[in-house]
Amino acid sequence: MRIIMLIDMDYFFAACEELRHQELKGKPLVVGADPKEGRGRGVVMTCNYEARKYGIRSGMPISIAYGLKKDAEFLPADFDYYERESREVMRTIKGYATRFEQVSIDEAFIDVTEKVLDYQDSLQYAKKIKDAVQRDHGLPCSIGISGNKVLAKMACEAAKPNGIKLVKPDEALSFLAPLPIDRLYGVGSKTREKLASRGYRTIGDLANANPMNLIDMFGVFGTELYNNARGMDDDEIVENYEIKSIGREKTFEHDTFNRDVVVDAIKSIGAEIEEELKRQALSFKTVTLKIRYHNFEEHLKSRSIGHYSNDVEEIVSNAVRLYDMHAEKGEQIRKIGVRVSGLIGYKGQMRMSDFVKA
DNA sequence: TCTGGGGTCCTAGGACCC
DNA sequence: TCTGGGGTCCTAGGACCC
Repeated sequence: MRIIMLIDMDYFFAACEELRHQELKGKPLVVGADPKEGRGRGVVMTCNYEARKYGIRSGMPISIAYGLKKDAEFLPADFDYYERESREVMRTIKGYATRFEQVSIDEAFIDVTEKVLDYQDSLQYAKKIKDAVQRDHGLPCSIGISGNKVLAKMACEAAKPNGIKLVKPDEALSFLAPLPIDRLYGVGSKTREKLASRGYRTIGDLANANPMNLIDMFGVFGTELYNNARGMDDDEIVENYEIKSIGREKTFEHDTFNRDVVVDAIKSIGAEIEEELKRQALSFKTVTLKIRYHNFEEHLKSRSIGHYSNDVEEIVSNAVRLYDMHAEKGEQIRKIGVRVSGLIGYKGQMRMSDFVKA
């Protein structure tokens, strides 16, 4: 039996901003796109709980957030700063774990099976971690505890904000059953609609389903849905995670069909990707161009170059070529993105996966 | 209401090789 | 003359998560 925790930082970007702007504490604070008096493009990335009182939520168009609370504090995202804070917090968390897997800038799974006596004891242990994060970094977090990753994640959702929630494996079914189906990890709006059309509305409905029906609807994903709905998951904690792709994208201030504007964007994106590749000592084999048109239709075009490279010229020339070959010239473009994949270490710095392949 | 940017994983058809 | 099966790589797109 395992004891797994998910530690999730509360409203992380906004909490980081409160940390360095103490005067903003207690006021509604929104991190995201520039609202430009309600004409801004883009969305809310994170907001604090004062902002949530006005109905502001992450992912919401920034123009709507502005409409809800014009005199909230709107700040642009400073990822370099959040990354630095994240690294320090994660180092603290890792110190409490036998196994540690960071899943995003503000979340990590840890295995503490060998650090605690039992589930009851894990509650005290979680409190220790939570207090250390608050004391040493000045940042709040929530912790979910259970026997696997999916349940720890679901428990953590119930713990927010600033709490700890334990769901013992034998409590899983009754804990999950009443929750709306899209609260289940892996169920987004499309899957929710598809399930609703067949009468499934709660996680309990899924847990009581005939798994064959779910497999008919979703293939192997149906099995996963069924297992997750019953709180069953044997996914391992992966310690040495390796990045699979690096991409950057840019939404234009105004939609455009001007090739020069697009090419300029590809060049600056290419330079950023090259910098990241060199920072991580990686080379790529495949370039993918993403175009989002004015109507939100999105197309991906990709090209493998037949060798490994970390050169900005190869990123840009291939992306521009994909643009020239495939872009629908009469259509206005809203967003352009470039991603490189098929990554491998270079300069003799082999990665773990290289050894496995060898 | 009007919709960002960073990623991951899965599927599916076709090419190509043995 | 009419025809296999497995494996891998490439490309395009969809869904999801934070």
